[in-house]
Amino acid sequence: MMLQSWIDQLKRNGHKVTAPRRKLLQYLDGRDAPFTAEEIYGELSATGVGRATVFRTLKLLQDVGVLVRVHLEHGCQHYQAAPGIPGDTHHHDRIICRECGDIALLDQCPMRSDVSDIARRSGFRIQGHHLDLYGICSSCEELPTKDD
Amino acid sequence: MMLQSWIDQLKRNGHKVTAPRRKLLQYLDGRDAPFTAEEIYGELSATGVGRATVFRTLKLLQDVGVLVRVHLEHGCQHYQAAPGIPGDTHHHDRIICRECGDIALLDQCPMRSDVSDIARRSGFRIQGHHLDLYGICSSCEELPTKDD
DNA sequence: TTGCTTGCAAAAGCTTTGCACCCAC
DNA sequence: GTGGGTGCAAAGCTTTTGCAAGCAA
Repeated sequence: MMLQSWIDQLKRNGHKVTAPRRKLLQYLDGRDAPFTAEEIYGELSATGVGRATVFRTLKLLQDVGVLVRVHLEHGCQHYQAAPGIPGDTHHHDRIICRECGDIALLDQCPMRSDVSDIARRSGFRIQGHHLDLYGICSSCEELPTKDD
Repeated sequence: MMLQSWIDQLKRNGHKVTAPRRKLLQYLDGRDAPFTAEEIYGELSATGVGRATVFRTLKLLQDVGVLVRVHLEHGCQHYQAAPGIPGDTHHHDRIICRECGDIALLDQCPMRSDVSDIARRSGFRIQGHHLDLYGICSSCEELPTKDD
């Protein structure tokens, strides 16, 4: 679904659409939760894609805005498809499920309108923000609670 | 200032207060911005502290709650003293300077009061959040702008 | 064709582990 | 005195780089 627009995005930036890139994008297309380089390599190596290519492609896809690196509570080498909102590539407030790692995007920024004022008291000029909400998604809420 | 309470925290958890640990805590005490293991090793190695000890101690201090790992835009192996606010160890909204990396804590949570409502539309039950504002601090603002 | 891409393997970082010695309690 | 803690060096992992061969445009 997003596949074609991602491919266009690559072309638009002057990059070739090669087999490994296509495979990586296909993987991305079928996946919503964040993944690590290791995970995707585990998946793609079977089809002959090299480790280095995975890293290079992940970096490339970040550069053209297809991927974003996400910073989870438990580590930060995770990647995820960037939300397809034109002109808004860098503002995606998220909700992350602590059980299953599922991520949803907020349809509305939950920041107060006077954020800049609050910030200015600290002497900062605000340029942007990065917000993750943490909680439990509906699917996990329904499951019998397993404590760990 | 925090030094003594951190030392107590170590003892309370059954750990010894050794010279390297004391040095690391002293470093922490005089520092507010996040630092990496490398930075602190660079600082402490001159006094004879080994690399492994730095990593082991950082992990230990996280375990007892003195340190938290922070997740910055550009990487996540950063550590910082946990805010000494009892019962609020995990809620520190921050402002981070994109120039110098300096970090300030917000004195007020800039989230709207209806966050939970917004989130609930995604089917999530919200437990907490992690917010970083990004911008330019006053010191850097004053410097002649250097583009890179 | 042409130069961007790739896979391999080696290198480079960063973090952990093994081990004998040491010191806070 | 004793067991946890330490420094050193080597090992382990993850990520990057070099290079000749391959392939999309």
